[in-house]
Amino acid sequence: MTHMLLSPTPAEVNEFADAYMRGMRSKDNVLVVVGCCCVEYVGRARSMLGWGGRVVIVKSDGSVLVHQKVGGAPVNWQPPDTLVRYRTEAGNGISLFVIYSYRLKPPEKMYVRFKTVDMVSAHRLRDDRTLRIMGAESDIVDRIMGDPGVIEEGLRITDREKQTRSGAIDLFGVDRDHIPVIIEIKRSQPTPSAVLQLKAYVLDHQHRHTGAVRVRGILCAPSMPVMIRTLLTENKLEWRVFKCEFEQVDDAQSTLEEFT
Amino acid sequence: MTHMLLSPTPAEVNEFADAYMRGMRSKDNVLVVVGCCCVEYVGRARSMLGWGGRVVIVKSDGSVLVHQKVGGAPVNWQPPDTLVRYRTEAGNGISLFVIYSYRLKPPEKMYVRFKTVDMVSAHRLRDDRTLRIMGAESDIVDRIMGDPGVIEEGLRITDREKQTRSGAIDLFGVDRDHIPVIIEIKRSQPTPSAVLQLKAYVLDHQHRHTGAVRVRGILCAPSMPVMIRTLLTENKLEWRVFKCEFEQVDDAQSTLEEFT
DNA sequence: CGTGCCAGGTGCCGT
DNA sequence: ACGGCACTTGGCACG
Repeated sequence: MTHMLLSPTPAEVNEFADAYMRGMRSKDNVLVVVGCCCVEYVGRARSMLGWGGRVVIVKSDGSVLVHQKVGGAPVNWQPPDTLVRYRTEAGNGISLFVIYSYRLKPPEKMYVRFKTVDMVSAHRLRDDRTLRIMGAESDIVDRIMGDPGVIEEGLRITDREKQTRSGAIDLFGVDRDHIPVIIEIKRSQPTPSAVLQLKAYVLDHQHRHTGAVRVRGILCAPSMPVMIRTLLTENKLEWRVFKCEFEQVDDAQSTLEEFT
Repeated sequence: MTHMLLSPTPAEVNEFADAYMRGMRSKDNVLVVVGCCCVEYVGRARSMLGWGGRVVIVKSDGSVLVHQKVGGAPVNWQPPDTLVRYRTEAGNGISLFVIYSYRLKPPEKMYVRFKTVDMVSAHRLRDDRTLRIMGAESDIVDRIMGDPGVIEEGLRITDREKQTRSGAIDLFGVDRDHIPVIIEIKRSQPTPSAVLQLKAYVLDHQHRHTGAVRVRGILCAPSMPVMIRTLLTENKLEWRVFKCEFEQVDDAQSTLEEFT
C-alpha cells in the first residue's frame, strides 16, 4: 500500500496525513514528508532550525525524524511513544502544514512547520523481522568464557557480570597461580574512564577481601592507545589487545575494485 | 525538484538512482526508497535482517539509513563519507535492486537488497541552516560561571575546562573559606563513572598540590540517584541537584488540551 | 588524523 | 517506572 501526493497544498497534506496515520488501522503505516520546513523543539533542551528542505519520517509508534541533506543523525526528532498531530496554521498570509508532536515524560514538544511540501507519501510496511547481530560486547564475553586461553594460559573464569559496589565486573576468575583476576572488556577503543572503572573494581575487591595479597586487573579491548597504557601502568593494571574476528581477511582491495 | 516512480522494476530503480545520485550535480540530492528488502552488514560487528518493508534514505554525503516501521533509530545504517553504489542482482530467478555501501576506516560494508520497490523518489534539498541549540552542558557551565551562587554562597570560579592528568575539570574555583573546589557537571542523570571521574580529578589535584589541606569535589546534575549519593559519600565528595530551566512553567496541561 | 568526551544521546534489560 | 550500561554509538572540538 503506497499513496502519495506531489506538491500538495497544506490542507491536502493535512487531510492525507490524518487519513493514513490516525486510528488503529494505521499501525503499520509510515508517513514521509519532503518539503521546506522549520523546526522548533522544547524539552530537555531547546532548539531552533530555520527554513530549509528536509525529509521527515513519521512512524505510527510516534517516532518523528527530521533529516537534513547531510548527516547520519536526524537534526531533530521525537522518540517512540510520542503523540503526533497534524494541522494547518495561518502564518502571516500563507498557510502552513504542521506536524506537532508531544510527550509527557520528559515533557517535550516539537513543531515541524512546512511552508511548501514537495511530496507526501504513506506506506504500509509489513515487517516482522528483528535484527540479528554478532559482535556485541556480550558475544566477546561469550567467546572469552568459552576459551579463556585467548586472554592468558591457565586462566579460569568463575563469574560473569559479578556485582561490586562500583558496578558490575564483566569477567572474574583466577589465574594459573590462583590469583584473582578482574577483566573489563570494551568492544571499541577504551577511554580513560574504562581505566578508572577497572581500578575501582580492583580497589573494591581488595577492600572486601582484606586478606587477599593481590588482585589483578586486565583491560581487554581491540586497541590500546599509548595514553591508556600509561594510565594502566601507573595504576598497576594490565591489558590485552583482543579483537574478535567477524570478517576474516580485509577484502578492502577486492571490494574497492567493485567501485571502479 | 522532486522525481519519483511508483512500483518500478529493479532495473528502473537502478537507472533512477544512478541518474539522480551520481556525479557532482547531485550534491544536494536525497534518495528515498520504500520497499521489501533485506540487509546485510559487515564491519565493526556483523548483522543480518530478513525480508520486510522498510524506508531507506540515501544522502549524497554517503549516509545510508534503513528504517523499520517502528523505532527512533535506524535498524541499519552507514555514516557520512561512505561510498554508495546501485546495481541489480539476479537472485534465484528474480531480479533484485541493491544499494551497496562501503567505507575503508573502519572497513564496513552494507548491502540493502530489494525484491520489490513500492516507491523511489529523489529530492533536491536546498538548506543552509544549522541547528541552534540551547541547554547543552556548555550552556549550564556558562550559567554557573555567570552566577556561582546557584551552587553555593561565596563560591568563586577561577578556571573552566581546567586540564588535569585525568582529563578536564568542568569548573574549578575556591569557596568562601578559600578551599579549592572541583565541580563536575552532568546535563543528564549521572552514572557511577561520573563519580569516578570526579574522584580522579580530586586525587590528581591533591597529588599535584601536596601541601593543600583539602580539596572539595562537587557533582552537579539534574537528578542524583541514591546509589550515586552513596558512592559520593563514600568517597567524601559532595553533590548539588541543579536543573537549568529552558522552558518556564510546565505548560503540559495547556498543551495536552490541544490534543483533544 | 587520532583522541577524548558530550549527547535533547537511544535502546535494552534488570529490579 | 527507574536505574544502570552498551552502542556498528554519532558528532564535535582540540592537540
